[in-house]
Order: sequence, then structure tokens, then C-alpha cells
Amino acid sequence: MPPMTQDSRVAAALRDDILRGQYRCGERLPSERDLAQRFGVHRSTVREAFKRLAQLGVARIAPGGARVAPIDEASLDVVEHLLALDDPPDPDIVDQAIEAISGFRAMAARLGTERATPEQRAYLLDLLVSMRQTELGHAERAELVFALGEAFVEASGNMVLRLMAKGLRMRPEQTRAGYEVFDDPTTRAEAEAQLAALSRAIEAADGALASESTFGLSRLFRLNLRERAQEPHRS
Amino acid sequence: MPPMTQDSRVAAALRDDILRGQYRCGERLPSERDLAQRFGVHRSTVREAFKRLAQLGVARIAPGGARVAPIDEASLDVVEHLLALDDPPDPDIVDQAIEAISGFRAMAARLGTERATPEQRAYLLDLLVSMRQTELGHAERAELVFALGEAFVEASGNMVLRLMAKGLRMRPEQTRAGYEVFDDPTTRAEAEAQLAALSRAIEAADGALASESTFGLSRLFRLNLRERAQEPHRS
DNA sequence: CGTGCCATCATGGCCGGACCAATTCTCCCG
DNA sequence: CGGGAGAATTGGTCCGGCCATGATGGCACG
Repeated sequence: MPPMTQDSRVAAALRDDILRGQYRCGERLPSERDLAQRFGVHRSTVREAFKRLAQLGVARIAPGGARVAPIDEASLDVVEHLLALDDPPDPDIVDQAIEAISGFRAMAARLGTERATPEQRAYLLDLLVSMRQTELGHAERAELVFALGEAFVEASGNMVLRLMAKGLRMRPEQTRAGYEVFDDPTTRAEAEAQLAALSRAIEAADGALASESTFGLSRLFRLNLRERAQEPHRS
Repeated sequence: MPPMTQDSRVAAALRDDILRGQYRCGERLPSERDLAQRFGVHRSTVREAFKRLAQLGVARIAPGGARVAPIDEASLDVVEHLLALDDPPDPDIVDQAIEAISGFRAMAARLGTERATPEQRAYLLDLLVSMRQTELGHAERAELVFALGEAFVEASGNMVLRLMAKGLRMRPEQTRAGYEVFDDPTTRAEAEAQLAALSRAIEAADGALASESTFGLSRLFRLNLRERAQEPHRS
């Protein structure tokens, strides 16, 4: 869908190389002229790719040579690419992302619950009712969980939150396994309890309770997902 | 400190124009050739600037014309520039940013508290003790508050959290007024209570309590800051 | 008068080459 | 072995040009 231009191709290749750790932090990348020859493009095309890498925060480009930037100078946007690097991605990265998303959802739930209009509140409760239906495939449930997060962000009316959410979206197939918590009777009961608490929180505009129950729910997903990731693949 | 290259100059000018709303969303930006003439640079320089804008997510560049992208396609990194646009910046943006930061700090406090090593826990408690000192200027207090947030993020050991934190840093002078809560006896008592709760949370590795008390503390700052912003300037 | 189609133009994508200043590298000298 | 001068490399910017693709306007037709 995105027009595959040459400069984006080059940028993607270099970005993935960097994120994969092919160049140590601080190490000099090949020169623009070298890369131009290697990729069979003009130097100005490589320069455009470099500008994107610099904006992404993975490279620092300066006279004398472009160098790999320390990871903590990167933009939040790199997370998306880190998760897309391999298939399956590094389970460690996935777990950290899920954990961050759990925390973020708790935060969105709090702010959203405190600010929601009556209509938004009704919609949120609607989503929760849907989620408690017995017969739901993992895909449908994943969609509801996603929609719930988006609804909280929307209800918060906070643009910064929206931008954060954008940087934290994961591909559905990477989270789907988490929803198996609804298959096991024990974990299902706990999930149901958290959903009930979340409903009460929304009705009462209780941000703290919304935050807690959302985090508890996300933790169930996360722990389940981590167990699944540690099992040997059966495909 | 960053070398002021021509392309970064052009990119900054266009970015600020866009963020200031000079171009409506979806509207076509001037052509590369026009801008090159307007800024007195070569077209390839403008192209490099465009690539950065595209990576920032504020412009979508395609054959036929570059267009302004909808705000929610932007990177979290735009927040920094939104806050730097005017002096003083739009109080609405500032308030949303502070709110998001409050939520983020609560989330970091939770994850950090649950994961901290004994050494990190000791350091966190140390910071809290420092913050409860009576004689502290707003600047020193601001530094401590900042350090506390960074310490929680560090303790969480979560890289995604680190990246989020980077996108949420505010300039000290924009938050300093919030620390006046320690001047008023009433709010000071409340702040002290939250700090005490946070200490207990860290000692007990109680993530939920850490989250609550951190959010409560941040809210004090935020409400105070908002009041100050609404007062007429006395400078 | 409205409408759909086609030629034309403008725009971005990319290329080849060039010059400069600053950095980095190399090698020789002390 | 250390240091400094000169050479090579590198990024920053510019020039001018070609191409394919969207945008645009005018013209013929209904």
C-alpha cells in the first residue's frame, strides 16, 4: 500500500540492519557513496533514506560519517519495526511491549473513565457486555479488546494519548494467543471478575478502579501469552 | 548543538507551519520547486526536509503533491515541537501533555515498583526522602521529580517505556510552577501524604499503590499548574 | 447547460556529476 | 613511540535533467 520508493527501500533495509544489531551503537555506517553503489541507487536517494533514519532516531548523521544512535534516542515508532523484524519476533521484545501496552491501557482507562461523556460511557459498557459473551473466537475477542482501548483513548480526549496509542499498536496475530485466558475456567473467572469491576468503574467514573481492573485484565492476557511463547511451536 | 543544516532549517519551518495549522489537514503543501525557491535552496535540499516531515508523520508525500497528514498519524515526537511552538505555548496542549505525563508516571511507578532491584528500591526511597525536605527551591524539586520518573522507568527495565518517556519530556520552565504545591500548607500536606504512600508502596513492592500515589501527586502538580496558567501574567 | 473525456501541465522520484568544508586517516618525522 | 602535516574520505549543498504519474483545464458530445 505505501508506494515502495527506492529511498524507503534503502531506509527500511538500513533500519532493520541497525535494529537487528548488525552495527554496534556508535559504529559508523557505510558512507553514502558506498551504500549508493551497494543498493544501486544514486547518492541523493541514500541521503533521503538517511534523513528518515535520523528522524526515526536510529542514526545520527554528521560530517565525517553517520553513526548508529543509542537505542534510547530512538523514537517510539521503532517499536513497531522491532516487532516486525522477525517472525516470530524476539519474545523478550514482545513481552516488554505487551507490558508497556498493559500499563498504557490502564492509564487510558483511568483518564478515559474520568472524562467520558454519557454516550462514550454507554459505548464502553456495551463493549464490556460484548466481551463477556461466552461464544467468541479469539479474533473477535481481540477486536473487542482493541476497540476498548481505542474507546478509552478517545474518551480521554487527550491527543498525546492518541499519539502514544498509535506507537503501541501490535499486529493481532502477535496477541491473539493471549485471549486463551477465556478457555480455562480458572483464568476465565478471574477475567470475568476484572470485567465486572471495570464496568462498575465506568459507571461510577472511578478512574483508579478502572486503571486497576484494566491492568489486571491485561496482566492475565500477558501472562498467558508468555506461557504460550515459551511452549515449543506446534505448527 | 545540532548542526543547523539547511534541510533541518527548512524542515523545522515547514513543520512549525503545519503544527500551527497554517495548512489545513489534507491540503497540498507548496511544491518542492516552489519551496526551494522560497527558501533559497536547491530542490534536493527541500526533498530531504520532506523526508523528515514524512517520517515525523506530519506530511504525506506522494506524486502529485505532498499533503498535510491528519494529526493522529503523527509520531509522538511532535509533542515536543507542539510544546515549543510558542512562548508561552497553548495552555490546552500543555495541560493534555501534563495529563498524559501524569498517567505515564503512574504506569512507570507501577512497573518500576514491581520490578526494582533492592539497589534501585533504595535509590527510589532516597529520592523520596530528598523530596520531603522542607527547604527546596522549585528548580531543585523539579529535578527530583524528573529523576524519580526516570528512576521508575529505569527500574522497570522496559525499553518501550524508556522510549515513551523520551517522547514525553517537557522543558523544566513549563512545569516549574506546578511545584508551588509545596508552598501552600494544605496542598503540601496532601503531597506529603502521597509521598509517604509512595514510600510504603516501594518498600512493599506494591505496584497498584505506587501507581495511585504517583498519579495523585502528579495531579496536584497539574491542577496547580493549570491554575497558574489561567492567572494573568504578572511579568 | 451539464458532463465526460483527453491532451497538457505540474509534481514527485531518481539520476549523473560537481564543489566545498570538515572530519578522519595515514604516514612520515622527531 | 608520539605527534603533526598532508592526503583521502565524508557529509552538505548545488546544478540540471529525464521519467512516470497524478492533477487540471478545455473541448466535444449528450
